Order: sequence, then structure tokens, then C-alpha cells
Amino acid sequence: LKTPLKQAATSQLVLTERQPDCQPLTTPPKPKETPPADPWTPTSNLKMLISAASPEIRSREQRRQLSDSSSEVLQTKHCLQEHLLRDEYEKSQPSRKEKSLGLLCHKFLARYPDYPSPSQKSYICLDEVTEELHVERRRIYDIVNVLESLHMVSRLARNRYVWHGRHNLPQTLQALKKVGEENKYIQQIQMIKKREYEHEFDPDGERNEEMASSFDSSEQSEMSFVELPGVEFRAASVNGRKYKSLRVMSQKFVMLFLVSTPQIVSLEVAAKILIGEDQLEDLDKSKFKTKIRRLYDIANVLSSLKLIKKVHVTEERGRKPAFKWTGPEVLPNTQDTKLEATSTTCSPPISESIPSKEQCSKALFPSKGKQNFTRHSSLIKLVKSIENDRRKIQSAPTSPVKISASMYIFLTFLLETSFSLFLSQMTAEEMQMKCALSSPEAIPKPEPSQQPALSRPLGVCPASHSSVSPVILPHPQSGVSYAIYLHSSQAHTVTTYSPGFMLQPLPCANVTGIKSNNTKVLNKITTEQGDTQRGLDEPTKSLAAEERPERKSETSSQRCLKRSQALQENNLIKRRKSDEESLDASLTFFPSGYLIPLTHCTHGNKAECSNKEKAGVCSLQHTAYSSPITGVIPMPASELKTVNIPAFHITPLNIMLSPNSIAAAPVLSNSCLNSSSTSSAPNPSSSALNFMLQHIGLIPAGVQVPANPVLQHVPVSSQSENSPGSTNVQEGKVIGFTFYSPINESNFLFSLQPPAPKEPQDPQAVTENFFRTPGGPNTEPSLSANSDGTQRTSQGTLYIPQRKLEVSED
DNA sequence: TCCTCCCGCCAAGCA
DNA sequence: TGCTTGGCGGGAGGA
Repeated sequence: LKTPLKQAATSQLVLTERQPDCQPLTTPPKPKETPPADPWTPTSNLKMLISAASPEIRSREQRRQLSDSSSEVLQTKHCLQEHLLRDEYEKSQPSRKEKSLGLLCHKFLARYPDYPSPSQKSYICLDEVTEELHVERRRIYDIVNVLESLHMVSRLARNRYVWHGRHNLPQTLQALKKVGEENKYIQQIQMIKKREYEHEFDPDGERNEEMASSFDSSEQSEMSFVELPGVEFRAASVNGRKYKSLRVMSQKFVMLFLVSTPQIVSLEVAAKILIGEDQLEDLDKSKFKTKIRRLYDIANVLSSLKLIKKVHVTEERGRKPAFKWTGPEVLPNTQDTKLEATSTTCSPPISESIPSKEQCSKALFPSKGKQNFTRHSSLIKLVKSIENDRRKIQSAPTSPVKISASMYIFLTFLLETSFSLFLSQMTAEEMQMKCALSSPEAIPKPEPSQQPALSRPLGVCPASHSSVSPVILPHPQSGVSYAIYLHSSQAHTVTTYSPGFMLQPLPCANVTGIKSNNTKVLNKITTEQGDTQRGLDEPTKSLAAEERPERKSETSSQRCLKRSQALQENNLIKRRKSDEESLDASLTFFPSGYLIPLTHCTHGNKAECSNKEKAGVCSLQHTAYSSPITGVIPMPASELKTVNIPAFHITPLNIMLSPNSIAAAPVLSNSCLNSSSTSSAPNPSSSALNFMLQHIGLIPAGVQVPANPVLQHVPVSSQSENSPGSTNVQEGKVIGFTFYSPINESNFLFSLQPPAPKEPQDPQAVTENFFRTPGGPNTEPSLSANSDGTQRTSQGTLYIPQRKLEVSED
């Protein structure tokens, strides 16, 4: 076994010895029969010869017999014998399937425990393995290389490896996911899909500019092996070939699964990406075929590990082989639920031992190496700030801030909207960190006695409605209605405050303008999400039903907060569930919006009202709701999950939000805004802001703050200064504002700003394009399936383009 | 016919 | 120099 080549060599020798005088071998002289259409191939010939020649003597005899060729009878006999031998040989030989790498890998894995005891190391001796498994050494290398890429084994010395089992797997997968994200594999996949859609795969084709830039950006990270601390990598050949190594390819392949949603990767795409990183210009067919071969090798091993499963993706151009990730879900660094529960330990899945938050933080924001995290320095501040505030809150005798329910709603919407965008810039780890730090006890719960007694809920949004509930709000001043998308929970809360208005559920497609052929998908997804939401909320709801009598006095704000907590607790489950559900949903975009409450007592008595309300006197029945700056912001379904973080509390904090993170725009059109802002009625934005500021006691009652001075442009970053969006903001429109909290002397900074377009264009167009209005002139803000709907600018900000939605997969 | 992937040549690099 | 390691592509088996 150690010398399989020698065997082959021997047989080849035999072959060469025999062939000169062995004509009949290729054309068995069967009487009255034409020679086989398919002449014997060298390989089958060889196989036959091996079997026939196994005893050397017989071989010689045969040769002698053949060379003699004196007797035709003998020859015929011999040929028949050979045929029989060949048949026997073929029957006795394991079939191709039985020799597959996958099966071999199964056998290999069966030799070692999944989780070996750390105390006793298992060593792998290649010679032993090859002998025991009756396999060529070469094949073992294939397996070992892939296992090495997952740090399940590591090379110790020549012929010797150490078996780690699956202990390192979660950590490895996390690392790979992170690197995959950094390498922008999602963009590359999308680019390839887009290109596929546009052109046929053209080996000699020019390098697509977009693709080139996408690859170029990833080339910075170069093809290298992702190592784990503590798992030393000692490849036999440390340079030269390492970049093409099966190990590296395997890691990249795994990365593709980990970063894509759904976690299905076609071989074609994977091969193209792997080639693309290597040398895109040599994208010829043979290279492509070779990559595919290797990917099959890798896929076989990964399948044996039950990390992936073969599937088929049916596209317009037919059925394509693909693989689906069936391995463990790779959570971003920590398991937030656990973290929240224990609150003192940061528990990464593998987590040998990362005992403190400091270490967890280190893991999240490692100082070494190039990190995309650099653009999220604000998050570090945020985390610290949250920590500080939580400390303050916990030590404070009473709740630090009493906010009204309506204020809470507004801010929740605002924060959710902004945070959904903001968080989309964050890596998964950062999000996890954020979730981990916003533990439920940090949420200030308003005291029921101090909350205004609320009117009964209208229940306008039926329970059966999806979690994203469109409602129409009439706008008394402009005479037009606003369509707002709300989560059912939020809509429910909102309707509590708006008894005076008819709120009508609308078909999603009508409001969003998403193409009708996608409506089904959308509805299905929304329904499913709604179901999920309901399902998850069920315990809460039933509890609520049981406790309804006592809870009548409970404020909406409290409910909202509690719901938030429930949502937060269920966040992880939801994410998992909706990940499954959103196989294609990731390509679908939901609108989101928020609502600004406006009181009737805008002129003059606002302060009074505000005061009254603070005292719980001001009846909310007098509160009218308008939506002067409602934005309809499309976002992927996946981000809706992100949106569900209302546990963020309204404690004054030093919050730095991305300057582009909050979008505010009139629902209908700019002309509406213009008419609104030029009318005698006060600017809704300023009214809203005054209302809010007074409402939460950030400005004294009676003080009216004009829109522009207060809603001043806050220089959040240099970018916002130069952003075409900010320069184009119309008068009276909120760009940014700061809340000053007298309670703990900290600022609450918001910035509202349209995104910077990729290229300079008409300011008006920028605004209109981004804040596409349902029912407006551009009624179809549909989005492209070729991208996740987002593009990052060089500053790392987010821009959501409005493009066609094309669901490519069945 | 095409997908799948076994097989082994042969070169790089190590001992 | 012999051995280990592993890239690579031909071509066979199977659907």
C-alpha cells in the first residue's frame, strides 16, 4: 500500500511488455461481431491486466501464450477467460461510490472521537491510516487538508497529525465568517450573479469593472490561511503552493456559506470567486473545471462532517449543483441570550475561557490587524456610555428619566429606523455586543402612577396582520394621508393614542409599491413573520390576557417596554426562525417608518398641554397624529429582525449615530413638504420637536424652539458637511439635533440626513430617489435581488438604492 | 450528455 | 537523494 505507484508501474510495465504483441486485447476477436464501439481504454485495459497478471507466473504464461498465437482456439479461450476475469475483477472491486472521498472520510472520522478529551491527544499516523483504510496516501491528504482548514487536525510533523476533533470548530467558523465578511464575499457573490444574469459566462470576456473593483477590494486581504490562536499551522510547503492549497480553498468555500443568506452556494459561484481571487484574468475553462473538481473534493469532506448538504438550485438556465450549509449556525462571537442572562460572563461558543467583558470586548474589537470595526468607533463609545448609564441607573433611587408613552414611541421609531441602518453597518459581533449590553434591567420602567391614563386600544390592526402593518393617517393640513409601516406591536401602540382617526390596513404592495409579482412573496414572508411574531408573543399575549384586569392601568409605554423586552429575549430565536423562512426573503425589502405625534395645541398651548400631560392630565384624546416626516425606508427582511431592538432605552446618553442613519422625508412628495412648510401652520418638524423636547423635559415648558436653530445641523462627521444630502435639505427639515439632558448632563444627539448618492446628481432627485414615495410619481421602489440592497460608501455609510427586485432562485 | 470525482503523474520542498 | 506533500487534469463511472 505504501507503494501504490509501484504497483501501477509494474502493471504498466506489463502492459508495455504485452501490448506490442497483444493486438487482440484491444479488439477481442469475437466471431461475427464487430469490435466494441468503445475500444478499451488504457485504464480498463490496465485493470484487466492487473487482475490477469497478478500472479507473475500466470502473466508470463499468458504472455508466452499470446506471443505464440499458434492456436486460435487457445486464443479465443484466453480471451473469454480474460473477459470472465475482468467481470470477476470488476465485481470484486468496490464500486466507484464505495471508493468515494466522502465515504473514505466517514471511515476516517469514525476512527476518532468528535470531542476528544483534551488530556489525551490523539495522533494520526498517515501510514497507519492508509494501511487500515486500504487507501492511497494521496486521498488521505485530501481529507486531512480539509480537516486542517477547520482546525480539526493539525500537522505535527512528517506523517504525523494531531486530532482535535470538533473542539475548535465554532471558533474556526466564527473566524471564517468574520474574514468572509471582511473580504466582502457577499458583494462578490452578488456581483457574479448579476453578471451571470447579464451575460453568459465568458472566459475571454473583459473583466467587468464592477466585479473587478469588488475583487480588488477583497484582494487586499489576499488568499491566506486563517489561523486560530493556539492552533499552530505547520504546512509542509509553507510558500509557493499554499495559496492554492486545498486548505485555503476549503476555508474560502466555508466562508461563502457563512456570509451568504440563504446559506446556499453553488459550485459555479464558489469556483468563480476562488478563481477571481486568485487570478481573475485567467478565467479560462480548464481552470474553472479544476476548481470545480477541487470543490467537489472539499464538498465531499464537508458533507461527511455534516456541515453541508448537496442541493440543487434551479435557475433560468437550468439546474445547478449547489451546497447548503447544514452545520452549526455561526453566531457572532457570543451567545447573547446567555450573556444577558449571566451578564458577567462573555461566553463565546467555543469558549474555552473568556471570562470577562473586557476580554469579550477584546475579541470583538481586536486591536491587531485591519478591522472594519474602525468605522464603528462610535459603537465603542456607545457601549461605554451604555455601561456608564446602566451603572447610574442601577444606583439611582428612581428612574432617571420619565418619558411619556408617545415620546417613547417616537423615539423608538426613530431609534429603530436609525439603528436598523446603523446596525447594518456593524458586524455581527458588534451587534451581539450591543445586545449583550442592553440587558433588560437597564431599561427604565416608567412608574405607572406617573403615566397618563390612556384610552382604550382601538385594535385597528388586526392580530392576523403581519408584523409589518401599514396604516393610513390622514393629514389634516395638507389634505393627504400618510402611509406608515409599523410593526404590529408598534401599530397597536400607536392606535392607542389616536382614537380620532381612521386607521386602515392596506395591502402591502399598494403601499410599498413593490411589484405585484413579488407581493406574494412579500405577503408570505410578512405573514410568516407575523406568525412567528405572534407565536413568539403568544406567551406574553396569553399572560396579558390573564392579567388584563390588573393591567388596565398599565401604560402603553410599559407595554411597549415589556414587549421590547420580550422581543429582545426572543430576538435570537426569531433570527434563527426567520433565517430559515427567509430563504428568498433576504431579497425582499420591507418599508419601515415612524410616526411623529403632534398635538392639536400646537399654537401656544403646546407647553401647557405638555405640562398637563406630564402631570397626567392632558388627555391624549386631544392628540392628533400626523406624519410630517415619515420616511419609507426599504430594508431587507433580515434587517427587520435587527429593527426589533426596542429595548434600547431612553436614558440620555452620548449617542453618536451615523450621519446617514436616519432618513426623514415626506411620504408623498417634496411638493407636499414645501406646501406644508410654507403654510401658515407651524413646521411639523419643529412642532414635533418642541413637543418632544417639552414632553421629556429637555426644554422648559413654554419655550418654543424654532425649527432651524434647534434642529440645527450637527456636525457629526466631516462627511456630513460635504454630503450632497445635507446641502440639499430643504428648509425646516430636520438634519440633526441634540437633546440636552439636564438630568445627567449628557447630550442626545441625532442626525437626520439623506444618504450620499454614489455620483453627483440633482439634489431634488437625490431626495426623491431615496425617499421614494408610495403612490408618488415613482411608484415602484422595488429593489434588486442582485444586491442586498445596500452599498457602502467609502466612509462606511449606508446607502440603500432603489432597484428592481428580481428573485432569481426558485 | 454532463455531472461527479477517482486516480495518479509529477513537481515542490523537506529531512 | 529519497520521501512527503499536494496541485493538477485526464478520463471513467453514473445519473
